Amino acid sequence: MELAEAKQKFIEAWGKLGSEWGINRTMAQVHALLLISPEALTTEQVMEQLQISRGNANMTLRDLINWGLVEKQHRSGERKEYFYAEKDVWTIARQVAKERKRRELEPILKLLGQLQEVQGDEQDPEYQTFKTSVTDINKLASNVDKTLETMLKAEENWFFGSIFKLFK
Amino acid sequence: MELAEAKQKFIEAWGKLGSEWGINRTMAQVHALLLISPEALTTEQVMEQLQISRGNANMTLRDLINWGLVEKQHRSGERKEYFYAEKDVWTIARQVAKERKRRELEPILKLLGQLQEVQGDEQDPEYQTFKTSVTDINKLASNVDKTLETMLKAEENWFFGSIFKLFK
DNA sequence: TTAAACTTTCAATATTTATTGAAATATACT
DNA sequence: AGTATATTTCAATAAATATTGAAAGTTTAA
Repeated sequence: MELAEAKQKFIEAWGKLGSEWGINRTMAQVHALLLISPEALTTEQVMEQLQISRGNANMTLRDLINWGLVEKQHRSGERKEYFYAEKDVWTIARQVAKERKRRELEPILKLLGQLQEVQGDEQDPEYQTFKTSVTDINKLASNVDKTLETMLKAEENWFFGSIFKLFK
Repeated sequence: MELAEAKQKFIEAWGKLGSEWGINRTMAQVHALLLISPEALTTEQVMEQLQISRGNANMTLRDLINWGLVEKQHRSGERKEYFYAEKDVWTIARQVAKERKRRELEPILKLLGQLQEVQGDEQDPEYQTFKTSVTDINKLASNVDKTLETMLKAEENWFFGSIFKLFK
């Protein structure tokens, strides 16, 4: 397979995967494009390569920066802004995990905690089943949360840090 | 908080969470409803409780069955079909992991393998970066795949099976 | 201070995805 | 074999989501 074709397929697949996991397809594609670019790209280059509008490119790049996956670069003597993607996949994975934990896991944990305090008749099967389900989900979610927390702190920890490097 | 209100909030939150992870909101809501129902429900009951159409209820219930999260029950002397959701959260998590692995992870692994064989000039930075990124992602994805594989086989294994019970 | 270069915003529009509902099909009982 | 009951299908429609593009805003330098 030629490089140009391979790039195209990679960008498409990354976009599809993103959309299956609730991430805007274009955002995933822009990320893919930057990931396989040795140098930082300008908004113009992103627009041209993915055939998207200026507004879309601008918003998508900002989102990627908010996700901590892309950084702005400025070059002396130039007005244009350049965008560069973090290339280390483990760092990317950690970053995504961190954001999704914050945006989604933590709010649901908070709600589950509240729902566990529901009042009702202990003899009522409706009440029993509700409470059991909520409690069980809460336990699982708390475990996931704790595990992620450990993972995210791993980099600061010499022992786990060295273990995770084996995955790279 | 009253049971009725708590149920409502749980169903809404589950739907929202689902949609953030690429799962049809209604499907997640129907799943939530069945999860907190002690008894199996009919299509009619699902339609009424969530205010959705018959067609939608039917398709969504079929999807949930295909995901292995819900089973049809039939009761002797009755024509209607009843739907019951698996209640064990660990089994649910395993089932979701299994399906997403099969539907999404495996296809992308296959593609990544192909993309790694891209032809090009070893001196070309474009080529180098592409190849490095694809190889790294492939490694991470393979590790995730192997880890999931182990997790999914755990139930068949007395030792891990008993460990996982600790999470409940 | 003016103007060119570049970035951001957001209402309008397009695209994608989900839902409806009625007709077609299937099932079981008399 | 007829009929009432239940389920499935899917074209039409609605709703949600993403994208455009042009105007407004910002920055830099002469």
